[in-house]
Amino acid sequence: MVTIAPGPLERLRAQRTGTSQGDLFDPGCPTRLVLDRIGDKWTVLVVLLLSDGPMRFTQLRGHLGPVAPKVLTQTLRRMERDGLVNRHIFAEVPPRVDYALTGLGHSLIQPIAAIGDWAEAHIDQITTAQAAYDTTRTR
Amino acid sequence: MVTIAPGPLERLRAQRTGTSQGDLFDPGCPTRLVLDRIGDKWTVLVVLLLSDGPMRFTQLRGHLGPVAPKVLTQTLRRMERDGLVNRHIFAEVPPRVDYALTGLGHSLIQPIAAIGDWAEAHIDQITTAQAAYDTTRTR
DNA sequence: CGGCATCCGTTTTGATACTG
DNA sequence: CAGTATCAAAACGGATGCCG
Repeated sequence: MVTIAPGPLERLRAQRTGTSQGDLFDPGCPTRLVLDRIGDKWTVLVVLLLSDGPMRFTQLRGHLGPVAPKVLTQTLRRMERDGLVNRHIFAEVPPRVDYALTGLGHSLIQPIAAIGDWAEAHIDQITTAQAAYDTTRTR
Repeated sequence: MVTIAPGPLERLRAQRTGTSQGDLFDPGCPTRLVLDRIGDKWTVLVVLLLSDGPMRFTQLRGHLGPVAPKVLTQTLRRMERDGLVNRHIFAEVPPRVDYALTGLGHSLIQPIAAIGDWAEAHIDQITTAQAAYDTTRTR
């Protein structure tokens, strides 16, 4: 994808037949940007964790495990900037901040699930292929 | 997702109610592995470029643009190892190597397209959100 | 509790030059 | 043409310590 403005594959095809590759490289390309988010280590997990309700910073850390606060903050800030989550600050004595998916954030669950389903369905083929490849390379 | 073996969200939910986070962190988790591939800079592009036919190394470079040969080779080797592409070597005078999607590679197009479609459909909301966020942060 | 600042190690990506 | 080898830069994730 990368680019894919008018339509996923059709657009790509159009680019390939053209002289250059369109925004295929434009780092600001929509799809590239989305891919970058999905590719990072925690965003997808956060989306799924928040999929059925808001959570506090510490709760997220608890479920994510070994993630440094700095990194989680970066992830959440980026997601907030992208409009995927909302940050609710409660003026309480022990500070409290809730993170919740926005409508946009919720809509991301579907495509993410598609990737998850694919992974789930084909992981065996992948590991088998890897094993086979490694065998031929080693000997 | 990460993990998501029995079913995307249901599985995640099960983990959250449990004591720990299951394979949520296991780097070898199927979904995590797939996400890593999709998250890298060129794999998705290669899948799409090969979606309607084999291509040679140089052709791919031409369409991808500013990618160092070393990097493209790494990408293609990894994809080959994962069983996403096949490498066909022709014993010709000017060396020729064709890369083609395997059945597994083709099946990846669908989920990737789902992400692409989502990006395409929501990019405006994202950029708008970013602009709004940046504005509030700057002033 | 939430999270910013700083420093650091690893991984990823790239530029360049050279070869079967 | 299709890489490989080497070197360098950068992005990313993480550890630690301090603060409102």
